[in-house]
This record gives sequence, C-alpha cells and structure tokens, in this order.
Amino acid sequence: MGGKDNPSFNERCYILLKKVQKGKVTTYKAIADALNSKAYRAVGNAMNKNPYAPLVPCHRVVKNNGEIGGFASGTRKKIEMLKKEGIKITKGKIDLNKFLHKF
DNA sequence: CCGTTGACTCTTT
DNA sequence: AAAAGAGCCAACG
Repeated sequence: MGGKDNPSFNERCYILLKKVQKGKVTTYKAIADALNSKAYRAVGNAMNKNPYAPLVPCHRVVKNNGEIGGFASGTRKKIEMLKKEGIKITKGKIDLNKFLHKF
C-alpha cells in the first residue's frame, strides 16, 4: 500500500477492511456498498489475492447470509481464526446482527 | 478490445 | 429448504 500506484478497487477494499476490528466481521456486499459499487464478486477476488495479510484481516469477510465463504488457505482455517477472535459460529453460520461491523 | 474467471447475491423453481 | 439461473463487476490474458 505504501508505495503503490493510484488506489485501485482492490486497494480501496483493503483500506476499508482495515477498519474492521477483532471480534467483528463484514461482508463482501457491505464492502462493495461502502464503495458505492455492486462488485460483490470483485471484492471476493481482492480478498483472495490480499497481499497485506494479516494487516488487512480478510478472514473477517463473510457472505451476506452469514455463511463463512471462502478462504485462500481453506475455509477451515478461516473458521478457527474467527472463533479465536470471539466470534460464534453456529452450524457454519455467523449471527450478523451481533457481529457485523458497521461502516 | 473481448472473453473468462471467481472467497458473491438475488430471484425463481 | 435446497438447488438452479441470472445478474454483476474488476482484473487478467
């Protein structure tokens, strides 16, 4: 981030995501919305490539329906990290009313 | 420039 | 409730 080109869509995702504190999550849609875009999928792609982990906590991004979503190193890992941060996952789902970060 | 590719989402079966 | 279809959009070759 420090010495890159003009902020691409991806960069903006990362900057936004950095604001999500431990114990909270956000969704692909929420990020796209915050960027005034409908590029839900592009957000996922950005996370998949995230070069700034763990500074940018891409594991705190889940699906809009509370399911976990994917993870470059395996969804299993993602779940464990989230649990370790205090997020409860019931039947593979997160209660967004409780854990969703508000931008 | 055009076609493909997804860590997606919404609607309709 | 679960699956299938359609829509979306940035990145890459």
